[in-house]
Amino acid sequence: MNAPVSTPTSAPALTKNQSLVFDVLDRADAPMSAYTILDRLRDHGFRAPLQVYRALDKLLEFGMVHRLESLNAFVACAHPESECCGKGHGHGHGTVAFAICESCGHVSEFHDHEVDHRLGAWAKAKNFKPAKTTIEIRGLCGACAA
Amino acid sequence: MNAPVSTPTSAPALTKNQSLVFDVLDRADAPMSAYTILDRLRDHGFRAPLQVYRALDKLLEFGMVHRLESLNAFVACAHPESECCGKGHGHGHGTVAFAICESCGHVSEFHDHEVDHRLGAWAKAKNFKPAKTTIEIRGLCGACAA
DNA sequence: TGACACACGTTATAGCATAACGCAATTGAT
DNA sequence: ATCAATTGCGTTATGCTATAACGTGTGTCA
Repeated sequence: MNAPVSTPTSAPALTKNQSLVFDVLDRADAPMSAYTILDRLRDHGFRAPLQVYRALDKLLEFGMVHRLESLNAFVACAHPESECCGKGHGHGHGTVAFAICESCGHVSEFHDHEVDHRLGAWAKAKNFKPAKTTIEIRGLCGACAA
Repeated sequence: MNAPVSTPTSAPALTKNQSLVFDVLDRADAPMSAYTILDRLRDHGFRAPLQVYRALDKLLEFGMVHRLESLNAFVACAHPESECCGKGHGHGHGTVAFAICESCGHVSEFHDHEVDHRLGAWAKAKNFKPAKTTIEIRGLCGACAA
C-alpha cells in the first residue's frame, strides 16, 4: 500500500505523502518551510522531518514544487498545467525567476527568455556547464509598496 | 580598543574581527560557511558563531563579501578595487551573478547589464520594488567539465 | 520465489542562524 | 569634562534547517 496511486489527471502519480505535502503547498499563499509543512501534517500522521523532505525531493524532481534558496522554503509551481518548469520531461520553459514580497510573502513566478539567453551565453563563453540556475528578487510587491 | 582602525587603503575601516573574517574569506578559493570560518579563527580567539555572523553582517553591508544563498556560504567579493558591487555607496555595477562549480567549489562572479535590465523591466511592469536580487548558476566549471 | 527498487517510519545527529544578556570603548552634544 | 547614544564585543542558550543510518513493507519482474 506504499506505491504511487495512478490518478486520472496530469503527470506522474503521487504517493500519499507526496500528495499531502503538495496539497499543503498548493493551498498556501506564501512559501512554507519543511518544518511548517510538517506541523500542518501532524494530524495526518506525519511525525518526522524526513517524511516531508522525502516528499519534497520527489516533488522538486517532478517540477511541481520549487525551492526558494534565499528563504529555505518551498512553493507549489505556479503553472500546474502542462508539466511546468523544465525539469519534469526535459522541456518546459527554462529557468524560472521568482519575485518574493518581503512584506506579504507573496511569490510571483516568471520567465524571461532573454535572461536565460544571456546567462547561457556567459556559460558557453566560459565553458561552464549549468545544472541549475536560481533567480530570486526580494523586495516589495505592488500592493505592499503602495 | 574595540573601534575600527583606520587604514591607509580603501573603503570603510574594519574592526579586528571583521578583518580576520575577511582575510580568511579572501584567502579561500571556495565559499566558506560561517562555522568553517569560526573553526579557522579559533586560534585567534573566536569562540562562538555570533562573532563570525556579526562580522559577516558588516562585511555584507560594506559589499566586501557576498552570501551564496544556494550554499549558505560566503565569499569575498571578486572586485576588491573600486568599492565593488553596489551596496557600499549606492553606485557599483548592479546585481552580481555567480557561477558555482559543484565539483571544485570555485565561484565566478560576473555581471550582465542586459540581465539587470530585463529583471528591472519586469519589476517595473509589475510595480515590484526590488531590494536584493540573487542570481546563482550551479554546475561544472570548464576545468571540471572537461 | 527471490532479487530489486522504492516508499515509508524512526531515531539520532549534523549544520546553519539568532535571541538575549551584559560589558567596554568611541563619539559627540552639552 | 561628562553624560547619553551608539557600536562592537563575548557568552550562553536556543531555534531552525537538513541529512545519516537503520529497518520494514510492498509491488515488479525475471
